[in-house]
Amino acid sequence: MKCIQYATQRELALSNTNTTAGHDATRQIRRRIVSGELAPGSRLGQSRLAQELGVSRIPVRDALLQLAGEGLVVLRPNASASVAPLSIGDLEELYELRDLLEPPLCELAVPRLTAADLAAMERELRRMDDSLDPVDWLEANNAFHAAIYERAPRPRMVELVDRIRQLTDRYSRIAHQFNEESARSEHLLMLEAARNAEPARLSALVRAHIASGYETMLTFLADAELEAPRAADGPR
Amino acid sequence: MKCIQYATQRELALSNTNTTAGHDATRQIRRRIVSGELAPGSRLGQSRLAQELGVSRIPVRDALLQLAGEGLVVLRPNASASVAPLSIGDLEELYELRDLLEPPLCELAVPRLTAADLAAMERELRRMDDSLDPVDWLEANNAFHAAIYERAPRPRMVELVDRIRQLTDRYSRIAHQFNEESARSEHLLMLEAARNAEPARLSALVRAHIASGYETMLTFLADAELEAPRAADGPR
DNA sequence: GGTTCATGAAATGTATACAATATGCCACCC
DNA sequence: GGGTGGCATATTGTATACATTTCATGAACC
Repeated sequence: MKCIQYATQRELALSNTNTTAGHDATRQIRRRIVSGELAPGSRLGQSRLAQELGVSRIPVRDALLQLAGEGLVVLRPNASASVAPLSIGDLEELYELRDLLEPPLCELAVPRLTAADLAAMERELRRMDDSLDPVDWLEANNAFHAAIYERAPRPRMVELVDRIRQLTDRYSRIAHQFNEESARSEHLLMLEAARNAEPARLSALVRAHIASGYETMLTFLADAELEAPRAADGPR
Repeated sequence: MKCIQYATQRELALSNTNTTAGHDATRQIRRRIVSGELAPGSRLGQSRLAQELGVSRIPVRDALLQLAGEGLVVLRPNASASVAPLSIGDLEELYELRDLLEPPLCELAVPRLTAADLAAMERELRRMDDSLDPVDWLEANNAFHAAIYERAPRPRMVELVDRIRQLTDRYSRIAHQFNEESARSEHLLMLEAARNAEPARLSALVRAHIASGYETMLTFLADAELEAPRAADGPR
């Protein structure tokens, strides 16, 4: 009897095999939200999305349910879904969560890092340098951190951190130009700590990385518009 | 212009108003899973569930997607969903998460606790004493802890902890008789710390509470069957 | 002017129907 | 005996259709 391994949500999301229209819709809508193409508070009518994606409303419903679970979409019964709003308070909470979760993952992951992982980190650093738009940069940035964390034997925590980082990405994109430069040098230090197999040092660097990211973000977002750019007078 | 507040998933789950068949199905299936009526690994055929719940497959699909997001159900494209399996490693990870998240919530919540909150804690303590079956006890236990945490101005963390505790409940139910007695005295100490508004002390008590719960659970589950009780020869 | 209420239009929730995929079984072969 | 291939069945994924609810508009009223 061959025993098929359970596929986690994360594994499914990464592999494009066996993809259904629902998963495809999820990915597309998620990207539009993280990229800001769909502004916070925008209405997400099922029919409109279905037409835009060339599918029926059912896969769109699946996608909206999934994204609601990820915290990117807000659902209300019998009413249109909308893109989850942004707020300074939410940003603070998200960074607090990252500060709690990412350092322990570092400590667990560093002793298990392989040469291939270090190479992946270097590759993502280059991708960040070569990135042309904020979304590319954020994707490489997440891949850099994921290359570390995924070695930690804590699948749930890794997936959770991944989701949380995805939520902070919506804020990061707005303050992108401020973050990128300071992040670069910090990333280099992190790579060095990973190479030297220093869990405590990497953990401390990550904490500082998170704190500095939060600070720059906060100073920049303090007077920025977090609500919808008044496309259709905002949703609700 | 009246501005409707965003309803979080948690608020929706608690209020029974405006409920749809999908939400109802979600609650029922969730309860069956947490109670163990649906054993880990059991197949969750959409048609069968739909028939049992007296609805069509669409609300069942919604429910399964929701529960997959909560980590109670495992989905694979084009294949039947199944109840998420249990494992010692997963239990360890869940308790590690609780140990990271619950103490900070205590520190934030204690200074904000009201008399009504303390009364709610006492009420849930009585409910635990009066409970007739493990699931009732677990529900009151969660309500006791939620009465504390919900005062923390961290809605995301509160919801996250709630979800994680729900996942550990599946394990707790198995080792229930071992936990209940030791938990009782710890709960009384926690109530006292809350009454005296001692954040640090409550935080420490919660950490100890989590650790002791984990220990008893582990010694009991070490030789217990975590897989499906061979109802229909396992899942897949 | 602002509020309330009714009404039509739009959007969601759900049921049903069909196509695509996986599952289980059995013959078959090594 | 164990593994392989193919076929019938069961199950999921998606489209469409309809019932129900919400939303937007405007009239009536204070």
